[in-house]
Amino acid sequence: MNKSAAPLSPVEDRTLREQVRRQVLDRVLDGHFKPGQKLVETALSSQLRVSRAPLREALRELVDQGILVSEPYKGFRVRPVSERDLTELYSMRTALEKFAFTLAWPLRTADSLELLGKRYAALMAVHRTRDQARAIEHEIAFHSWVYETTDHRLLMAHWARLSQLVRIYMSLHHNLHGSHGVFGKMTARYRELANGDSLDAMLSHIDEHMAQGFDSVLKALR
Amino acid sequence: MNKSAAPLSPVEDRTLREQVRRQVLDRVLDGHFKPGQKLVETALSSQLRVSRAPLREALRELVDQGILVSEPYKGFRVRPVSERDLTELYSMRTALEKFAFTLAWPLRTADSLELLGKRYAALMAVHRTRDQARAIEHEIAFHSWVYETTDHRLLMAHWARLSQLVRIYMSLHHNLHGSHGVFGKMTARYRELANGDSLDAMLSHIDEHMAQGFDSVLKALR
DNA sequence: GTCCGGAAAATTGTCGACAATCATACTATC
DNA sequence: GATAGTATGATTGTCGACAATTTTCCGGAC
Repeated sequence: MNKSAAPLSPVEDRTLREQVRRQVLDRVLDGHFKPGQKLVETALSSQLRVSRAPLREALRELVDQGILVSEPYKGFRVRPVSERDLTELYSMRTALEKFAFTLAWPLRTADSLELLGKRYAALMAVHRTRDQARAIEHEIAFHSWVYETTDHRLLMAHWARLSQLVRIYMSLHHNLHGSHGVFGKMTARYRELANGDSLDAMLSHIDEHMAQGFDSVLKALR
Repeated sequence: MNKSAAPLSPVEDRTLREQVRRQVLDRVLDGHFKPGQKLVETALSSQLRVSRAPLREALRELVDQGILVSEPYKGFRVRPVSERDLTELYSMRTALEKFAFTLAWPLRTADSLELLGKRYAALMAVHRTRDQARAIEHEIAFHSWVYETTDHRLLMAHWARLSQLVRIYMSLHHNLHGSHGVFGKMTARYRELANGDSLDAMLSHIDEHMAQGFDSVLKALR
């Protein structure tokens, strides 16, 4: 990720498989396909006007990304949610994000911190509009900043996986419980500390930050 | 993972796709398919006596597991290796394994530590036989112990991904450079500390342990 | 009423053929 | 000689049909 977000769009979705993958993923993330729900190939393929070959490849990609699960001769289902999975997700997030900050700490520049500021502003702006779907995207983008700053492709790949799950639980939270609560203070502090001098303070804030996020989603889940 | 490794074999490889996946993966891990090498679908499908549909699904799974890479209309290639990727792999390994030990520390039992001892013994035994392929498997199994001990499925899933890459680089190391060097002392210390009382000592040993492993592979790579 | 087969329907797994795209070799032009 | 354009072959992407397996439904025994 460079300063200019999209210098020359890489021409995505050249194949049906990629288009299908995107559409199914969106349906899962926005809660239209609910956790545990069965996805029947013939039904999907006729809805999408696509044969089963690219559809199956797309679904299999989503399986490996943790969005779906599959069993031989049983088909695909949206990954079910559970308290345990949520717990694991947030403990993993905490560990990875602390690691990311440790790496990113000496790599912060005025430019990159400005980018974080912009994402923070955008997040706050969209929060006020009550558009929860976009708010989730901005929340993810805000937290993605530190991973991008590390310039660590493998770490970013693992975060990409995790962030999909985060999206699922957040949209679940939104669909069940409505608003996101008063995250404003926490997020402001997160940004402050990211601009500051104390890595230790940042790391312990992440513990708090994640714990609060976890609590919020957990309550909605019950 | 329970104490008995295979109580009632889960009947794997029921589909052609899974068999194909396994075979291609083995060929990559043992170095028969080399990094960067193109995998032509028609050739593979005729060799394996399988149509392209299950073959492509299997290959796509391997893409999402980081073993292969693919581009639309360009096909599949074995993921190329690079110094940068190796660096990232070991920094990631270090972070994840330290996290795993932090979680696993209070969960260690006499039984589980005995299991670690057994894996250590097996690793040392196979090392003496000079059977490098098996040695790699035992090395992975030895390090998997801490992840299994955490009982953290998401963490285990991420380790499963990482460990595939570790396998690739280790087999590369083996094919290029022969033996694995004098890892004996380091591994013995690793096991000692895992049995001990100081988590901090364990964590800082992991830093050393990984640094040495990284150096060893890096030298072979050049 | 419940539980146990067993056919019928629905669904997933696999195949072979065709379409779209890319790679290569060759020619024409400057 | 270098470069652009073009035809040709090789390779990937997609489709529709068939085989293998699972799920559903129904009748019968107890």
